[in-house]
Amino acid sequence: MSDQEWIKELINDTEDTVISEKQQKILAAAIDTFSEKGFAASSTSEIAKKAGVAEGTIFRHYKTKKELLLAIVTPTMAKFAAPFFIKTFAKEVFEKEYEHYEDFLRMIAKNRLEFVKKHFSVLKIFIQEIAFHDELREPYQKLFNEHVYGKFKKIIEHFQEKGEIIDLPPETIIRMSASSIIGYILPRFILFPNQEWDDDKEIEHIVEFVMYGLSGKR
Amino acid sequence: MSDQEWIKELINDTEDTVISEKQQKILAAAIDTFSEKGFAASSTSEIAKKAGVAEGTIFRHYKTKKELLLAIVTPTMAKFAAPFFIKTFAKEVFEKEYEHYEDFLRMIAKNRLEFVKKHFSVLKIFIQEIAFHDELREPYQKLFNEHVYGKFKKIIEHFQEKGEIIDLPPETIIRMSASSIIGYILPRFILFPNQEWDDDKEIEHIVEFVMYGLSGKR
Amino acid sequence: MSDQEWIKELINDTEDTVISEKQQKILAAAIDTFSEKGFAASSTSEIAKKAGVAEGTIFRHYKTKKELLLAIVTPTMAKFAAPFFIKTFAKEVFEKEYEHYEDFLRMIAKNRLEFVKKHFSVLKIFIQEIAFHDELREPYQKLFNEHVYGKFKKIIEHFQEKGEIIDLPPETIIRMSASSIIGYILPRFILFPNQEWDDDKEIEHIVEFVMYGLSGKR
Amino acid sequence: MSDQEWIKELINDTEDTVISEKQQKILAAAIDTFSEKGFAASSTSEIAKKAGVAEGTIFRHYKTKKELLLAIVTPTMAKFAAPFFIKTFAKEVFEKEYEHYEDFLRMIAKNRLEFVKKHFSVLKIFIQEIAFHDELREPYQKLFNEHVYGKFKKIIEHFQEKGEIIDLPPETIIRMSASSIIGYILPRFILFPNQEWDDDKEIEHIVEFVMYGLSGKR
DNA sequence: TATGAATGAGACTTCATTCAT
DNA sequence: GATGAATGAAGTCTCATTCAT
Repeated sequence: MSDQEWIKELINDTEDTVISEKQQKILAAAIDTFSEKGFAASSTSEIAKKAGVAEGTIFRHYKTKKELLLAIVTPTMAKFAAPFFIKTFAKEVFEKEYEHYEDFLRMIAKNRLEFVKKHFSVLKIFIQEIAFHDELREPYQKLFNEHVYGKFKKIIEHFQEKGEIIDLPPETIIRMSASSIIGYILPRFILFPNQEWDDDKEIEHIVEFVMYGLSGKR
Repeated sequence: MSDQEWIKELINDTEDTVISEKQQKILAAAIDTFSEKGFAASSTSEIAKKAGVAEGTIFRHYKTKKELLLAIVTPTMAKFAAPFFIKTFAKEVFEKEYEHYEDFLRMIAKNRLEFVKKHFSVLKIFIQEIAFHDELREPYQKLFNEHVYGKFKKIIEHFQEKGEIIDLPPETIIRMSASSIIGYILPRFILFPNQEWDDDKEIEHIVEFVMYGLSGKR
Repeated sequence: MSDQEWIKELINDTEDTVISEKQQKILAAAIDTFSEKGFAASSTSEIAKKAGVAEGTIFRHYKTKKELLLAIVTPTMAKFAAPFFIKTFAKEVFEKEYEHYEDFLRMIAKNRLEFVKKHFSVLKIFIQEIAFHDELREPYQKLFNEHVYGKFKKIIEHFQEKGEIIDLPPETIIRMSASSIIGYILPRFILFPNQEWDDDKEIEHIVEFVMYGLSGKR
Repeated sequence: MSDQEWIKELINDTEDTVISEKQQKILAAAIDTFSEKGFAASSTSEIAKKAGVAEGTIFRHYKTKKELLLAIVTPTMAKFAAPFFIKTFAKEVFEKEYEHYEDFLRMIAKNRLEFVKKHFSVLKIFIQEIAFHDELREPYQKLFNEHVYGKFKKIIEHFQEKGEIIDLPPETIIRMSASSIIGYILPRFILFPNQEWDDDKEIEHIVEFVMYGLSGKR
């Protein structure tokens, strides 16, 4: 399963809704502004100016400012969770492609890092605003609980049975795996984005760390 | 070195500046509102109402809304970083109290978790707003770079020499240690705060994970 | 050279900037209010009410209250100084139309008095506020120094050479001529505006006074 | 009649009202602020700070901000008009000291110029605010009409009878005399206060001008 | 469909004034 | 008498949203 396949899936999800050129400009301007100043501190008039459209045009496409936020965040988050929805996802993990948890972890890390690189602005908006809008929190909490967590859990149990990974509750394992990746993404993109980063090497460190820990004992 | 000692230090830092009762009400109301709605989406009139004071009273104490934000966030963050400034901090790690990195890690984890429990609202505000206000980001970036990172590095090198921990760049070790802790705090307080959490047990998992990794090979 | 010509010049200067009906109402209401209460004591809410528009409408057209002040005062003052900028101004004085300083003075007096009658409110605002706003003072000081004073000086020297007027420094002559006119305008429009005034007769007195003084000896 | 006598008169007018040191500081600070920013744009809190007193202290001495304005302006204006109230004023003009209108004019000019120099700030405040406060305009209009104008008129008629000055209505003569002096004061103190001014020479010019006009023919 | 002028509610902030200490 | 914290009305200005064109 390659990047390409996912992306196709994702694009198909939203491509049926045709988006006019003006709408695209509005979305781009809104992403820019929201991610720079935050949703509440961004004004629709500034977005309109940046998009090169009239103030009223925004409201022709999106009834309210919040609807504009959702229009930005929703499809991107759907894409973010998309891999876990692919029918073949778990099967492939079990059967062939990812013989070890390590491989699986490496794949997820690389893959989602790539995604973050591409969609960083929108993710930033999402993370900022999820705290304040139930419309954002609820569907993604549900989505995570019902789909992502479920599949993940199966995969982890699979590798636990194989004796590859320790016997902790799956949510703990998920948390530790995920937080190690996120713990790289945060400084990488937010705290010190201007520093030079060798992503491949760092991912190896992360995988190594997660798998073998900090213990000097190998 | 115990909690008590730190707390004393912290309190002394700010207790000389006497705070009137109304001021305290304003601060409490502001923390409440900011952490619930975010800084930009909170109105001073709402804060005033919640604090039971006239709106003008807020501005007698804090020239601007942003100054109110800083008045909330700055001392709390100073307290958060405070342990790392205590003169005895590194010495105690090296000499006696924390013979192993594990002990040190456990202490930090417990200790800062305690702090987060107590000051969660303010920390949430800080995390939310640091992305948008240079006045917040810069001093803490500097503080971290100049003080926290330096001491941490020495400690890590110390345990690396002892062969207790792996030979990765210190910032990578820090990142992994910290993100494992943060990776617990985030779901613990933000995503699923209503769930039951056995903090002591979870910290043991974290420490174990960080020290020995997920690898089944012990 | 007649009033008509000047006025055309002036109107052309600003007529290309089209002003909407609401804008005109706002300007009229602002002139009214500023001249009655002074700039600082006038509130935008009162102006809005008087203009019959929403308060926000004022700020759509003029970013700040001060910009509204400048929008009122600047073009009027430009018009006030306009006669001195007409290409033919000095030539006509020298060559034919105003053979004597007296004629020139009478023309200026009548002409500018007419202007004051028409634009008294705005001039009052200007005079009141010039003391407090550098943005007002500086351009007009410069304008006066560079253009009005220069032309005036040449004209005065011309009549001094002809032996028509006394040999004092041109700025003194200007001051005395001007203050005699202003010394009429002030009581005429500010101190006792309700009294009956025979402008033509008074201007004759002024001209006579400026030329021959109060001495009974002719 | 000398300066000294007038000044004594004036001082006696107000010296019975004892003024505390704090009050003096308040008055000085208020004069400073009002004359720099205008009455409406000055805040009592700024005045209090400049005076080194608490905000409330101002209101202990002056019930309202406007009362503070009046406390500043009223005695100064009384002093300004004072010469005209001295019992001997007109008599001395008629009988001996000022044999010619010219002498009288010179004396007034010098004398009031001196006064303006000393009390410029307050006069500026007065001139600015008289347009907006009936409490200021009315008493001084009355005072001028009843006392100053009356005496002035007598003096002028006296010199008209002697054939020293032209036969224009007294108010016209007053206006022309006064405006010639004011026409010096304005640029002297407001427009170009930083320039070098030879007051004595300029006053001679003014007197000469008022008496003999600008005509070169003597 | 797009525009942008207009709106009015509400934002932050200032200020003259009061009053308990 | 002096203070300065507190007030709340009012000030300037912003903003999401509407609607006639």
